[in-house]
Amino acid sequence: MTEGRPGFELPLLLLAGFRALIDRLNAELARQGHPDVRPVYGFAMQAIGLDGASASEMGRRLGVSKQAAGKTVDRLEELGYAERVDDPVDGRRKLIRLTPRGIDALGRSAIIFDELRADWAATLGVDRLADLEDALRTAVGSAELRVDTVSWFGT
Amino acid sequence: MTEGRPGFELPLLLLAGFRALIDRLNAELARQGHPDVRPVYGFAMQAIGLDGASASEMGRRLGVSKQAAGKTVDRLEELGYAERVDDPVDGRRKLIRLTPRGIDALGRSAIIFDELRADWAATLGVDRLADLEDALRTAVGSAELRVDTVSWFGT
DNA sequence: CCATTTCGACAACCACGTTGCCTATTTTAG
DNA sequence: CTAAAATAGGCAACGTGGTTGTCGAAATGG
Repeated sequence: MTEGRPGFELPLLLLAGFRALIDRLNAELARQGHPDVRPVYGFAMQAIGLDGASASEMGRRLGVSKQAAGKTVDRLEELGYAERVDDPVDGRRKLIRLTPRGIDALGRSAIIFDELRADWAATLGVDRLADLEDALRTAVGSAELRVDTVSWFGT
Repeated sequence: MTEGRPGFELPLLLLAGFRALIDRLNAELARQGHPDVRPVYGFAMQAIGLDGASASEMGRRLGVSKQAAGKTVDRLEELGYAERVDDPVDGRRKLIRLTPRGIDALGRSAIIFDELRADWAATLGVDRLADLEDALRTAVGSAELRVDTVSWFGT
C-alpha cells in the first residue's frame, strides 16, 4: 500500500474507456446510416444473433426478464432492425430475427470495433494493448462478460 | 489489421472490469453497514463532496439536468446520506451537504477502492497495473470522466 | 389424459432521466 | 437605482427500461 495512486481512478478509467469506445461506435454507426442504434440496441441485436432467438432466450442472454426483452424487441421492430416470426415448430414461441437492416448494423459494428481497436493499438502499441486486454482478462477472472448493464447500474 | 483479436472484446473487458470493481465495492459497503448505496448514489455523493454543493452544481458535475440531480438528492435525503440547507448567502440556493452517514460511506468507499486496487496489483503486478492505468489514460485522452452513465447508456 | 412447464403478452408499478414552465432571487447593464 | 437578464430550485408531464404478477395458449412428461 505504498502506492501513491488512489484506487478510485481505476474504475473511472475503465468506464471512460468503455464510454469512449461506445460513443465512437455510435457516432460512426450514425454516420453510416444507423442514427437510431443506441448502446442497448446494439447489445440486444448481439443477443439475437444471426440465427435469431426467442424473447425468453434473449432475456436470459442479456440477464433481464423476458418482459424487458420483449419491450426491447418492440423498439427494434419499430426501428426496422428486427422482426417477429411465428415458430413453425413451437406454437408458443415467436422467433425474433434480425432484418437485413439489423444484420447490416451488426456487421458494421463489428468492423467499427475492429477499427477502434486498431486505433488504440496505433496509440498504445500493439503489445501494450494486448497486455492491457490480457491483464483485464486476468483481473476480471471468470466473471462473465454480462451485458445487463443498464439495470445493474441503476438498481 | 493482421491482428487476430476481435475488436468487440475490448469494450466488454473494460465494462467487465468496471462492473467487477463496482460490484465488489457495493458488496463491501453493504457488509459495512451501507446496504442501500447504489452505484449511482456513490457517484452522486462524490459529486457533493465534503464541501457540499448546490443541486445545479451537482447536475453539472454529473452531466445531468438540475432536475435529475434534485431527484437524486431526494433519494439521498430519504436514505439519510445528505441534507438540504438554506444557503445563507444566496437565497435561491439550497446547499446540499453530506450527513455524517454520507461522509462515512464516502470514506469507506475510498478505502475499499484502494483495497480493490491493491488486489489488482497483487494479481497483475504493480507495474502492470500502473501501465494499464497509464494506457487507459492515454487512450481515452482528454475525455472527461463523466458519470452520467445510466442515461447515456439508455438514451 | 392430465399436471406441469414454458412462452409471450398485458397491466401496474418503479427508477432515472428528459423538457418545459413557474416563482423567487441575484446579477448585470444602462 | 432600476429594469432586464440570468440563475436556482421545484413542479408537472412524459419517455424509456427495468421489475412482478397474472393470464391463456401450447408443449411436455408422468
